[in-house]
Amino acid sequence: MSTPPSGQAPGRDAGCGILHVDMDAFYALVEIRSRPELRGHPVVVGGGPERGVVLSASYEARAHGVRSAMPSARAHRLCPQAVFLPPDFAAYSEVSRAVMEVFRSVTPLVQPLSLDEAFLDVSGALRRLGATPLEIAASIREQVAASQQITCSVGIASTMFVAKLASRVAKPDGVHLVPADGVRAFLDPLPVGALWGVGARTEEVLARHGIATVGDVAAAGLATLRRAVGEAHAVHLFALARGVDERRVDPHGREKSAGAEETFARDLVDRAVLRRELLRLADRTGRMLRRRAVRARTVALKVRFDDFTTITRSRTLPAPTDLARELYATAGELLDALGPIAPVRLLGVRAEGLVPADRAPEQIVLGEAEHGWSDAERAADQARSRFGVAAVRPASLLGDPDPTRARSPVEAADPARAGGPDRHREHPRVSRAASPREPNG
DNA sequence: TCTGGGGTCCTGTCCCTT
DNA sequence: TCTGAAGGGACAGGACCC
Repeated sequence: MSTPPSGQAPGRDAGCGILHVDMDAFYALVEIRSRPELRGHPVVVGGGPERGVVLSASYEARAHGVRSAMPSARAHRLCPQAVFLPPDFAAYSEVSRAVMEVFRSVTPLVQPLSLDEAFLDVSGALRRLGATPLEIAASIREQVAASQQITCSVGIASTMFVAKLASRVAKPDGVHLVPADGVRAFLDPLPVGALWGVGARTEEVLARHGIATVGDVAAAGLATLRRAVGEAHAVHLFALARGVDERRVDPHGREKSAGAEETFARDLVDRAVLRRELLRLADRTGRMLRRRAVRARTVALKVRFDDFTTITRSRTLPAPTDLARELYATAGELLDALGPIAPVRLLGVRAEGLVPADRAPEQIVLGEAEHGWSDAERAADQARSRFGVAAVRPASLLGDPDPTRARSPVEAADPARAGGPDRHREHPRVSRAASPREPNG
C-alpha cells in the first residue's frame, strides 16, 4: 500500500525525525467509506448551494476544478454531477480518534493540528522500533489504510515546517522526504505563499518588494522584511525561509479559546431572533468549556453584517466562567451595546483567556443561589451525554426542531424576509464609526 | 466568485495606574 | 493638586491556518 519515494536512497532520512501526516480528502473519503457506491464518483462535502463553502472534495471532484474553501455555488457550477453531502463531524471525529491512536502506537509525541493531520516526533522511537523514518511512515500508512480504509500522505524532515511542506508534495497517497542537507534546495524555489503565515495579503506586500519565492525571502535580509511586514512577522519568515524552525512537537498543547459561530441561511434582523441564536451559541460554547474542563475570563461577540463587514466586541468577566447563562448574558449586553444594526449574516460567541476549571476562582452568579446554575448546567450535560444533544435545551429554544441548526430562523420569525412582498429594514444601518471605541481604532 | 467554522497570533489604540 | 511619561491590560480588528 505504501508508495516508496522514488529516487530516495536508504539512509537519506538520517536526522529526519519529524513526520507530518495529512489525511487525503479526509471528509470526502470518510463519506465514501460509508457509501461504497460513491467510490470513483466526484463527492463534495460542504454547505448547500445557497450559502457555504466546500469543506472537502474527492480527487474526482478536484479533477473538475473543485477545491476546498471554494463557494459551494461555484462548485455546483463546475461539477454539477458531483454528489454534495452535508458534513458529519461526529463520524470524522471518530475516524480521527482511531487514526491518532495509530500514531500514538508509534510515538507518544503526537501533536494533532486538526481532525485530519498531526505532527509526530519519531526521533526517540527509531531505536526502539528498529526502523528508519521512511519505514515508520510506510507502516503508519499501511495501518491507517487497513483499519480505516482511507489514505494519507506523509512528509518527513528535520523540522515541523519542512515536514508539513513535504506532505503537501507527497499528496495524494504518498511519502516525501526532505533530507537534512537538502532543505534549502527544497525551499528556495517554492512560492513565498508556501511559508507559514503568508496569505494573499502578505504575498501582495512582499511582491511589491520584489519577493516572490522562499529563496527571495532568505536573500532579502531582515531589514527589508521588517520594512515590508513588521518586526514579528519578519523574524518569523526569515527563519522559516532559511529552514530554521525551533518548534518541538508538543503533545500537550493547550487551547486558548473556544467558541461557536453560525452563518444563517438568510440574514437576521429581528432582535428577538438574534437573541435566541445567541443563546443557542452560548449554550454550545458553555458545553465545550465544561467538556474541556476550562473556564473563560473573556467573552467575545462576533457579528458579520450583510455586506460582510465583521466586528468583534469583548468583555472580561470579574471571574472565569463555563456557564452558558453567563456567556449569554455578557454576549447579549455586547450585542445590545451595538445599538441599531444592519442585517446579520453571522453571529458568534467565543470564550477566551481559558484557565483550567480546577484552578479558576469559584464562580458566583449574581442573584442566584451559589452553585445553582452551575449544578443545573452540569446536570444537563449528563442528560445530553445519555440521551443526546436534543434532550435538554434552554426553555426559550423549546419549539426549535433542531437545536444544532438546519433551519432558517428568519423564515419563522420574520416572514417579510422570507419572501413577503413588503420587506423593510427595521434597523437603519449605522456607520461603524458610531459604535463604541470605534472612532479612533 | 462571493466568501464556513474553529482556531491562533499580531498590531494598534485606549485607558488606567504608577 | 496637576501634569507628563511609561508600562501594562483590555479591547478591536486583521491576517492567517486547516
